[in-house]
Amino acid sequence: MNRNTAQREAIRRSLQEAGRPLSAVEVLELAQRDVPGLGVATVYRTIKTLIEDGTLIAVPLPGSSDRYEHRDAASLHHHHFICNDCGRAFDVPGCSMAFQGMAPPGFVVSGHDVVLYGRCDRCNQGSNGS
Amino acid sequence: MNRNTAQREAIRRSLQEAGRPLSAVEVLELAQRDVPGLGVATVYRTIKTLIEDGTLIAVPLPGSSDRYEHRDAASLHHHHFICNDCGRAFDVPGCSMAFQGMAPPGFVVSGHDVVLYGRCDRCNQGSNGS
DNA sequence: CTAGTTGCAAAGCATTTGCCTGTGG
DNA sequence: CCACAGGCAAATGCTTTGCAACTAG
Repeated sequence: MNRNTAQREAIRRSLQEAGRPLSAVEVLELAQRDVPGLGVATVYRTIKTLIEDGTLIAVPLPGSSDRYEHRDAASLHHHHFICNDCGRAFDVPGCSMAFQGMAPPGFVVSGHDVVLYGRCDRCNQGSNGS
Repeated sequence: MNRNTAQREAIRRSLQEAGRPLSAVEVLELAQRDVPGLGVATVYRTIKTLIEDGTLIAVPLPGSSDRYEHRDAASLHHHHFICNDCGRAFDVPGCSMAFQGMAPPGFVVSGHDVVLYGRCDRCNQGSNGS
């Protein structure tokens, strides 16, 4: 189990070099630069393996498919930013919010997720209004 | 367009009386108490119609399917709570957080979502630990 | 009457799995 | 060598759509 194949190499590299959470399709497209014949199934299977490894974690987002990022990049408490223009996800480090008091009586809060929406740096560069 | 049928009546009532965002399946099950033969397709179609009406809004949540709630219930800025036990979603009114500064330079934040996780009042009643 | 509605079944879409060929070690 | 890995295609699960029968107004 866990051989070193060109496919896995390419998938690991893509996620590593991206520096942000990637969707399965994003991983596929990036990794296909190294291994053109790469299939989706392999991407999904490899991602699943890497999650079981503890190498990756899944990042579920509202209204779009899961993203994946390296566990160590995710080790500090952080949240995510989604660009309304290009749809890419980014990490947002830190979060010093007190959510415990927000829930109604009788409800116990044990965790939270924050998702910011807006425009990423790249999409802001191109056009400044519209 | 927009007739008054028993099915729509039942679907509207279910969402209204629930007082919390419902998934399509939850709507189906509740509405089937009034209209046993009700099919899923009708639920999805009616929900879509009600969203276009402006009666309902869709509530996308990370890692689970969309919930739906009345627009007026959603008119005030609010967020959602998901019970880890029963999976039901609830509204959490209010939110006075400053997220604008959290994003990296070059990123413009125009909105945000907060999802709280934990245990709802009903699930807390039954068992207090475990 | 007749256009909007419905239930059923088939179609989509993203993700998963089966199966058989290919290959790392 | 040979069990793991990969590609293809079929299967899944949830949502949408096509279609013929049904019904509100």
